Amino acid sequence: MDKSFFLQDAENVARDLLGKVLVRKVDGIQRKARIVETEAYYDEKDPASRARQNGDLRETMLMDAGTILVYGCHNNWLLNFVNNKKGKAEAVLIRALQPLNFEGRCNGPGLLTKFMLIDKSFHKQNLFSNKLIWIEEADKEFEIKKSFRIGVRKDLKKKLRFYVKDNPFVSRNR
DNA sequence: CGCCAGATTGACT
DNA sequence: GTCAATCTGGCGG
Repeated sequence: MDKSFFLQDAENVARDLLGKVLVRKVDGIQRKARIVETEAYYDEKDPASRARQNGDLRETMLMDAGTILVYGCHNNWLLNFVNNKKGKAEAVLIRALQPLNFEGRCNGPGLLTKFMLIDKSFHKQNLFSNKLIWIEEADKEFEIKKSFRIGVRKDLKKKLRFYVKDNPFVSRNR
């Protein structure tokens, strides 16, 4: 993974992140999981985005592409990656993972951080040259579906949720 | 400092 | 399907 990947629009990053493998090293052992569901979040124009507020989250969304953003919501840590060029507050939320070499339900944004042991300590860290968490390329032999985002009170008119078609590890839709 | 919304989850009628 | 537990971050609702 190089930084240029994250220097594009959130929608493209969210879509292209599908199928890639998230690796988290815990006690010297790598936990690998395939990204199967993501959502794109934009700047102040996006009613559901934390970039609307003038706080640490907006500041973080303005940091370098590839910066890890972790924020707490209802007692859960949610994992995001900052993307696009400086001056644009955008991020992609990781909503579901398919565990490849371990057991654990990762079919939800709060669940995957629990089983991948990701917490606020990763906030503002960089995804590159990181010894504890990184992303690896993988085959992309699947069909991509999109829908409106899940759980947001006010969504945009555009479909910004992307997921792997017919994958059982995608989060449950309510 | 207190209040409240929220990109959630799990339990329950 | 409904509902409440639980906590972080932003704001003075």
